[in-house]
Amino acid sequence: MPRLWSETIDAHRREVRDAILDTTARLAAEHGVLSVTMSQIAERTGIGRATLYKYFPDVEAILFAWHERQIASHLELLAQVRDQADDAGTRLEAVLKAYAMIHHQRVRHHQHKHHGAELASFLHQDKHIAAAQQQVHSMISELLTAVADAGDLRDDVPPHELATYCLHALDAASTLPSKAAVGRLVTVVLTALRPRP
Amino acid sequence: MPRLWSETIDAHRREVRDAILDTTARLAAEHGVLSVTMSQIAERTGIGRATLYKYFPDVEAILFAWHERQIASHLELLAQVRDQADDAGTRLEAVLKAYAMIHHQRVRHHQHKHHGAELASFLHQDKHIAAAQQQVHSMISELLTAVADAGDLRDDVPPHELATYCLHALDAASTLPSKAAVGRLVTVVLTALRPRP
DNA sequence: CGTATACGAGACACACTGTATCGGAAACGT
DNA sequence: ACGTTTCCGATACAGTGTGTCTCGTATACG
Repeated sequence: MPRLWSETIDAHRREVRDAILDTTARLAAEHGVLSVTMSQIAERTGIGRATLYKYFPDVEAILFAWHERQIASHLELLAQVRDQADDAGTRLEAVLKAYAMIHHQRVRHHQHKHHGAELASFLHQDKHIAAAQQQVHSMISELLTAVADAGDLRDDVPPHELATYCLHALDAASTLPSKAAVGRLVTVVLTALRPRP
Repeated sequence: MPRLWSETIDAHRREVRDAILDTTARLAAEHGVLSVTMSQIAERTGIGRATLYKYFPDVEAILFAWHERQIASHLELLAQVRDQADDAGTRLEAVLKAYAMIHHQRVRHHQHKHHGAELASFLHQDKHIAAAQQQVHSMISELLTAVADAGDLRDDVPPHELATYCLHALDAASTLPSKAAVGRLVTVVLTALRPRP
């Protein structure tokens, strides 16, 4: 008797898939990414090992899917935050702060789980990972361009480079101990974006 | 007949150890970290598998040792750069630029090798990795404090937080395509460090 | 020159992998 | 409602990596 059974078969597959991703993330956080095995994942998820292979071909694919799901949820949150403000400058600040808080919370919430960015290097194809993360980069890049159109952005560096700068700099939030420190980080990052006097 | 044999036995062990680290880094870059095995490492290094186990207990330990060696060489280079200048501000700028170039070169030189920071999350004990990376953090932190003493640093954020900011922001160099872009990145990062007007 | 150390090779039990097959149970479509 | 399709858990299997051990040999050490 399968643990979770939904009305529709498609919904069931989605639930099982999500459960696999959750289990894998938990195992990776507990014992390290390198020691996670398909057997463990199947057992802890409560499904047969052969069934697991019908969802994913190997551990790497699962980690990749987990990373994609993380990025997607981040994107959704960031879009919400962005659409709550009208002014370009306000939008940028709100989104950057939200991005920083996401990374801050992840590390405080789970024990010392890896960021997506860090996980990226594990997988063989950085390119594919980059594709997911690049959606976030695009969003920030567009926000920066909007600010530039308002004349409130430095013009000696192209917006897409500034976006790369922002994303990496804000990853520092994962190391910081307090929300106050994260707030200061966002302030520092924003400082560098203003037009040269 | 062992491939490399040195006069002293201790030098020999160091050479073998380094060869193991080189091989492992190469394999990880070629086929992804997750697929690296002790058997492969032994074969490609040209030593017996049992011998490999006398140097390292598992793949994770080798990756950790490789990471430590990387950080140590970075620290050495950064210290050289630092000691070539006298003025605190000049020192900071030179070291930050060198740090950025290290990360830039690594990604351009090898195909898409992982940064240390990214590799860190793979291993179970982030704490130990953090210890190695923290030496770099300390160096930057000291440089920032020296600049602060000269009155050329913003005083609304403590130097150790600014150091965290710098290190993460400069990691963006690994994504940038050209040396010119890296130069602009360093400029941007430095912008945020100046005293509030 | 005797001793201690490091080595390669091989053997071993164990775990994980990837694939295949099977009968049963649930959803699907008419 | 009922036949069909789809998914599932269990089991089996060969192939590979793991971690440990022993043994005979070669080298450095004192």
